[in-house]
Amino acid sequence: MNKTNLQKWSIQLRKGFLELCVLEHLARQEAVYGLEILQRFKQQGLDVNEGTLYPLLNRMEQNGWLLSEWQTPAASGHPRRFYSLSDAGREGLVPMREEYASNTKILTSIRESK
Amino acid sequence: MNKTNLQKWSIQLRKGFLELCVLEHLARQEAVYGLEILQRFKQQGLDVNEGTLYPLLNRMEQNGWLLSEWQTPAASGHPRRFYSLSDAGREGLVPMREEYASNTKILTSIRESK
DNA sequence: GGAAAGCACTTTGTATAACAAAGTACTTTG
DNA sequence: CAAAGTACTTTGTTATACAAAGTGCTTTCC
Repeated sequence: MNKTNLQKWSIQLRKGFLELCVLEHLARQEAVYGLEILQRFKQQGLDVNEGTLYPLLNRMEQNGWLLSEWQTPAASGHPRRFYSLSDAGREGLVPMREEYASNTKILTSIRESK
Repeated sequence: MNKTNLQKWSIQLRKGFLELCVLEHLARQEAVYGLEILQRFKQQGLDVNEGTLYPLLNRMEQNGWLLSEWQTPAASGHPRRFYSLSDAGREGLVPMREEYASNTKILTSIRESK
């Protein structure tokens, strides 16, 4: 199925954005696992592919923004990998938030400038 | 010179974003040429690389969002390629604006949700 | 108790864009 | 006439989002 230019653009626009979403989410949450994030985001209107999120979480752990731990819930079932924010992640979030806000502001100023 | 994770992330975040900036700019402007855009954006705090902008403008013309025309100013000098918005570009701008706004809204709702 | 469905994560291949740096080609300045 | 400036192009590198298929385990249901 071929994609329109608009759809392709949307994909590009999400680069980097998803990382920020994960950091913001984890800044509010104790520890969550991948599928849970997937479902939460979907509820909020952000439909992310599995093959996007899991590698994303791995990368974010590799560069030190996240910590992870395998856990198998006593009650039942499957082992899950729980992610939480590292100190570096919490610190990184600040300038990332600012960068996003700055971009938004620039966009507005471009839109409004003669 | 090696880049920090944050710098790498910033580069990713600009994917797609720059296209939107160009469309917004051209929606306000008769016809502008590449270097002019580069300078305007820089004034607004958006420092874009030449090797990013020129190929971007070409791509945008190829997929029908922009029109271009070579012109050599009578007064003097170098031929310049002037870009303007096509009808498709003007139409495309609307959903793109919405998508960006929607992303921003989702981000806020992630930040605020328990 | 065995097949099917579901859970949770991983892996592979494809497409695309931003950047840095070097290159082209012309024009103005000193 | 050389040097600096204007304007655009090209090449190679690095990254990420996605789709689709794959792995391996657990619960459900006849």
